[in-house]
Amino acid sequence: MAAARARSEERRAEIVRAALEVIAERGYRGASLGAVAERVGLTQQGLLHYFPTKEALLVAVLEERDQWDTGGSGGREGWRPDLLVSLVEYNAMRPGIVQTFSALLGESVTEDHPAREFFTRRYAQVRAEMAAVLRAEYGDRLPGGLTPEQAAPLMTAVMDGLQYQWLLEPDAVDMPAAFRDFLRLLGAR
Amino acid sequence: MAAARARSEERRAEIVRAALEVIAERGYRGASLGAVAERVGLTQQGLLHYFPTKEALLVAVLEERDQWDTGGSGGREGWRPDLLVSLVEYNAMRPGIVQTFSALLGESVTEDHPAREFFTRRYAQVRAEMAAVLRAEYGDRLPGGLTPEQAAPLMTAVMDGLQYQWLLEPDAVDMPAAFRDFLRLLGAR
DNA sequence: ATTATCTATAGATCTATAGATAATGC
DNA sequence: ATTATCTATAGATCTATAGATAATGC
Repeated sequence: MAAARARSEERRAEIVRAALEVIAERGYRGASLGAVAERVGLTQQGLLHYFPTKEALLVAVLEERDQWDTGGSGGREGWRPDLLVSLVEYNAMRPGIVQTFSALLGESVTEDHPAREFFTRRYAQVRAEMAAVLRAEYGDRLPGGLTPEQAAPLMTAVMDGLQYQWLLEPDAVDMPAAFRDFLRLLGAR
Repeated sequence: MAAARARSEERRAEIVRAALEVIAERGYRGASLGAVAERVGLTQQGLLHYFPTKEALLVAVLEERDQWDTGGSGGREGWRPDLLVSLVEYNAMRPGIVQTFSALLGESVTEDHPAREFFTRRYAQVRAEMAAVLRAEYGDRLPGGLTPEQAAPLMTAVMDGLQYQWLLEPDAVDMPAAFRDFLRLLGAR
């Protein structure tokens, strides 16, 4: 039974990986269960044995992300600005993942989208974590003159906004360099 | 015949407005011609008399945007930073339009999306215009230390990224205030 | 027994084409 | 004549349910 559970978990993980790919290519609304199933050598109905609805599969994809970018542990609280640079550099090597979540973020602002609540909660949390990182580094006022609470939404916006520009035209935007420029701006007096 | 053409043009404009709304609610892939048609009191086939394919309707929507945010005239070359603040304030009063184009931008990074080329071209142009605005204001080096070419993608990213945060949770992000914070950062020595 | 997969299929949609009919403008 | 709109419909999809069959694990 332990072996069976392990195999089942492995299958689910495979399906989630395939879903990540298909969502990157077509978005969530455009991603069909059939296309995901085909990628792991199952029929669409076979896939529904592991995830009973399309939305359940999306939830698994979003949970995967949560783990992925908190590094499995409890968030970004212990981070420092140069670790954020590393995160951006890491993203710049993984266009697939970046594309998946940029597509989902875009869709999530439409009505009744099943990822909307996830992203809303997530951004509130990310802003809070960013502010904490900046406060730990600089105190209540950054050298550039902003408070951590003013800088946090800007930093988040820069990361997301650069991703769109980079996905559309990778050679036109050096994402890590631009992010470093922004950090220099925050930290320069 | 002049009157007929005018009425036809009015009808097309009505359809484009309806399409803007439906795309805001469901994205382009999720927007059905039937839903757009219903909103203007036509059948889906009646709508196809004005736009022969779904993609033709999208093209009309994108052209509308081009006109909209260049103010009908030749672009942003003559702009100054405080006019950009006005643009952001204007956007903050029009969540519907912002949502339409944020949803389209998100979808456009997926494969074979019919708006992809539009956005790619548009962002290259916007970066160039932003750099020109900043150079006209500050010369070859901004007080914060960046060149106009370094600042332009950041400024663009901030505007887009703030829109997503604001659409998801309007009360959590004061978009114009945050944008002003960013401009202060660029302009502060 | 339980788990993994499949075939069959219902029930919704969606885009686009074909071709008819009504209304408008010279 | 041309323009506007409609009905009918082909042809693709898509999600999800029902129920059969095969494989695995106690």
